[in-house]
This record gives sequence, structure tokens and C-alpha cells, in this order.
Amino acid sequence: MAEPRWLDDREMRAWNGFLAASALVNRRLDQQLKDDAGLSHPQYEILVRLAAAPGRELRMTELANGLINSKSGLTYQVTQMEKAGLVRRRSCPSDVRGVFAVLTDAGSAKLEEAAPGHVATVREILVDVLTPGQLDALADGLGEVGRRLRGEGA
Amino acid sequence: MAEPRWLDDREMRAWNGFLAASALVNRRLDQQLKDDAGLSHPQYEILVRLAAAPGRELRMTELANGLINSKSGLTYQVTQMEKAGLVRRRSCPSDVRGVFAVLTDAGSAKLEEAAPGHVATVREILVDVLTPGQLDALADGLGEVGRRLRGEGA
DNA sequence: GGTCGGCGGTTCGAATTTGAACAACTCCCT
DNA sequence: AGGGAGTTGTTCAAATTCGAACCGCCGACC
Repeated sequence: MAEPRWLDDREMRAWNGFLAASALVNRRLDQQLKDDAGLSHPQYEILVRLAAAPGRELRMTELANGLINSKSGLTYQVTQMEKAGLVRRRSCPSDVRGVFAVLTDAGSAKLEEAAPGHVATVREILVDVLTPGQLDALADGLGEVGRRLRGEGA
Repeated sequence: MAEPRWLDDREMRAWNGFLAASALVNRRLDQQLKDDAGLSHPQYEILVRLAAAPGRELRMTELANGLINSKSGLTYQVTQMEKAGLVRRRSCPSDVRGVFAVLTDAGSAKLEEAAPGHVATVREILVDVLTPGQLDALADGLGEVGRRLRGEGA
């Protein structure tokens, strides 16, 4: 692989823009959530997923696959959140190994408390900055990117 | 802030797509660089910036502002890279406080070694997945997002 | 000239992340 | 039944991250 096709100008701008926005948006989001509700971004994501799940509970593996982080990272976060009373662990009846993470009422309340500020921030830093066309391009293009990265492992 | 404007379907797809792609792309990139060249993504970024800088050196602050991470994070990474011989510190003649990070020949060689594989991965997971129109939308839209997040502090 | 505010980098401690190793268990196949 | 491969979630050590506190120094202002 001596000389690959380097990125041309358009590709470079897109790549750099993506990289920078990715880092900056994530940092800002973390900051806002922590200040506003005392949640880390991963924790917020967990709350959202659980709230949307049937029975407000999900298997650990499903949560981990959702996106978040590695399995061990999830174990850590759920432990933290359990200490804070936001979730509860429940072992799976049909599979002794399995563990459900269950959203508690306190967790649900915390989410409702944090959501408005979070959404406002998301609008402010990203959604309201983009044109409808750009939103569609993000959804389609990055959706496909995500799908591929999920699909094939390595 | 009782009821903000929630995200509609289009906005939600764009936001989720961005979030997922952001996490997945970064993870994949880190992995590839580490396996391929023994570099972390932050370290690669530092090499790139230094290589592009006049005299192949930059002030610590300029590097930190570039994007990467917090000031302390940069100190850490530069220390690691100095141990590995990829960069060198040089104190600024006109300002005793100032420190330049200078790219060494070994650092330059390491970058040339890592770049082809990196670019290939960037193409594979993102650039070649998108249409030209989507590339422009990323560049324009996310470019503006980044600019705003840099411009105004909080 | 003296001094006060701010900048540039590092150091510190705490929190978080990751991959690898591990233990327990399910499922399938013979 | 019995064995083996693949899953599930946790534990572990190591690496990395961040923000806050800190030190020394530049520069402007009185």
C-alpha cells in the first residue's frame, strides 16, 4: 500500500469537519449534562434507551450493543447508576447468566428532568445550525456509515 | 423550560446518526491506528498538525486549541510521545514560559508509515460511503457547527 | 520601579475507559 | 447423558481523560 488515493479537497473538508464536530459536540454535551443534571453522557444514553424499552428494562448486552461503550464500561456505568438509584439489576428468569437493567422511578424522573435542557443544547449546537437538506444528508449518509460499522465486525 | 421543541423525525434521525457514527468511527479509528502503527488517535493528530506546521513545531497552546483535548491531556500525550522519540520539547526563546513541541525525524517517519493505512480506513468507513453531495453537506454543515463551538465559549 | 491581573504549562487526584482473562451457564450435536 | 463451543456479565490492571490547583513569568498600569 505505497500510495493510496489521498483525500481531495472536498473529502478533506468533510472529514475534518466531521472529526472536529464530533469531538466538540461530545465534549459540550458531556459538560452540559453534568452541570445541568449530574449525569454523564453515557448515563443519559442508558436512561433514554431504558425508557424507550418495553417494560423499561433491557439486557446488559442489548444496552452495550446499542452503542455506548464496551461491555466492561457498561458494567461500570450501571453500577454507578445503581448506587445513585437510577436503575436496578434484575436477573433473567430464563437464563441465569442474564441480567436486566431496569429503570427505576427515580431514574425516570431524572430523565424527565434532564431531557429538556439536553434537547435544547442539541438544538443549539447542532440541529438548529443545519439546513433541512443537511439534516437529511446527515441522517442518510451517517446512518449508512453507522450501519456498516455495526454490520461487519473488524 | 417546561416543554421545549422536541426533535421531529428528520431531526432525530440526523442526531442519532451523527451520535452513532461519531462513536463508532472514533472507536474504529483508534483501533486501526493502534494495531497498525502503535499510535493513539490523539497522537496521530498531533503528528499531523506538527508535520503541517512551519518549522514542524507548534506551541503547546496552539496544539491544544487545534482540537485534541484539554491542556493537561495534551501535556500527557506529548510526554508519552517524547518518551517514544516522536517529538521533542524546545523552550521558547522569547518567552520562558512557552514550550514548542517539535516533530523529530522519527516522528516524521512514523507519520509516513501510518498515513496510508489511516487514509485507507477513513475512506473505507466514511468518505467512500458518502455521496459527493453528502460530503459537501458534512463539510458545510458540520464545519459551521465546529466554528460555532469554537467561537463562543459557553 | 513596583505591583497586580492574566497567560502558559505542568502537576495532582479522581473518574472513566478498554481489552483480556475469568467463571458460570446454555445450547446443540452425537 | 456427555462434551464442546459460544454467550453472558464481571473483575482486573493499565492507560487515558478531565478539571482544579498551582508556579513562574510577561505586561500593563500607577
